[in-house]
Amino acid sequence: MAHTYEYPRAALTVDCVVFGFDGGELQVLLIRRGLAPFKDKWALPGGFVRVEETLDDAARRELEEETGLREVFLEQLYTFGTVKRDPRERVVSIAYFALVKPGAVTAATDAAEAKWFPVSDLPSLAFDHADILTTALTRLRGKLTYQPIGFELLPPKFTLTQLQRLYEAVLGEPLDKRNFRKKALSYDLLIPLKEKHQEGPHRPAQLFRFDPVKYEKLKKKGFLFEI
Amino acid sequence: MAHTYEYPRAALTVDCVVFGFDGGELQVLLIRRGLAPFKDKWALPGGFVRVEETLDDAARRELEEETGLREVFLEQLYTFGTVKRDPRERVVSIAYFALVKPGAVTAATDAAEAKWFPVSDLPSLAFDHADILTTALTRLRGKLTYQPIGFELLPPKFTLTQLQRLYEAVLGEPLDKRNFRKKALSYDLLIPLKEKHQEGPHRPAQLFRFDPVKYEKLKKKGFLFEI
DNA sequence: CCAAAAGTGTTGAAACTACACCCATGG
DNA sequence: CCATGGGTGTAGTTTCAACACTTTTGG
Repeated sequence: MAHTYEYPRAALTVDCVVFGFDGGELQVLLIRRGLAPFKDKWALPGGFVRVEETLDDAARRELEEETGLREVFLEQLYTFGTVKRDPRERVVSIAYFALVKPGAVTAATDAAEAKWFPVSDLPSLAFDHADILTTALTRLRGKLTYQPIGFELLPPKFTLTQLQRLYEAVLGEPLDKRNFRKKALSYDLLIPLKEKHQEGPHRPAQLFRFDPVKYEKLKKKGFLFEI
Repeated sequence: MAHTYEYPRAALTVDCVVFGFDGGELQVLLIRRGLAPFKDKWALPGGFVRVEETLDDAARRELEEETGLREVFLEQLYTFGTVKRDPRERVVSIAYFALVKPGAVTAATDAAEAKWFPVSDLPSLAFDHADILTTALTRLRGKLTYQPIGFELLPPKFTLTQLQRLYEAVLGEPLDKRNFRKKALSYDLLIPLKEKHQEGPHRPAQLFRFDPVKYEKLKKKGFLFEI
């Protein structure tokens, strides 16, 4: 440990799996690579970690540089470090997963080389990014059932049906409407608004917003949000 | 991304949080540092990742070099990358947590500078190793209640009381004997052996072993081991 | 026969699942 | 008035939590 300078070092990168929800299907944001290796292939947004920034900072910076996204939910996922995952040289990548609300991207991205893909129909990906994506999906499914992170994928005001569609899209199975609503409301973390959501020729739906303050209080008491 | 060689690089290390169980309290294995910085302070076993080995390999290698442990349960935990966590230079560390069965260490370790500490009475630690340890403990607690990893901390043959003591030590709360036994046996993953465990002037206890093959089958069907 | 840990069932409360109809609106 | 999605309650089943005594052994 005294001779750290004698050895060659791996390069360090961050990669972000950015999830979005369009109301129907779960989506992932990918970037088309402009440079070799894997030129013109789709890849996760990401890049090299600078020596004077934290890993979280690097992930946020790269996300903003490549997609324009700011202030998103971001969480470290896993670190990928097989020896040959980058054909050029040894590269270790700390993967993150991000959840963004609808609209955040169209507003921010230069439409240039970033594009949403439904998770059910992904193109082939550069490096080991398909593995990273699979890991992120598994984590998202697991997390969704015991932590209220689904709200990060919805607009600030949403209906219970939107919330249910999201859960169904992520978990990949239909849920019972009445049971879902009972459960979702039972924690008293959804605040009904005075407004209604109107679209189409049918009864308008009650809008809710999530109460993050109340959630933080509950969390400290060792609380689990399970659906 | 084309100019990776122009930038200074962080050093990469692995650190292992090694948990053990002595029948009473949950323990962590620490190493006394022989070199600066933090000379003579206690620290997690770990060291630099070589450029031609995977992260998992590095963790196993360091664990064996510093503690003599082999063939332990090992899982990646989290990657720590704040800028000043090592006073010498930028060091990013991939933390692992390991679970070892009783006896594995006394047999393997040169008794030299490795020592078990109960989690309730830890010395002050080098670097940000206290943070890493806290993260590992939280993960262990969470994992124990939905995955059967407790067996990695017990001898191959164990009694239900030993298993209960372990859960109580990790979770930090007493559990009801009858309910615990019912639940533990309900999954049909514990195989009763012909032998009994005798110690002290009282009724001998039934010994069990965990059935990992059956567990793998169940796991593929999306099964959760919850206690 | 005493001390010490092993082992065993039941009951009331709570949570979960399955399931079908009326409501409000726009066109 | 019709089509569309919004909204609601109950009954049977399962799971959970609480709780106390008998058994086997060694000394």
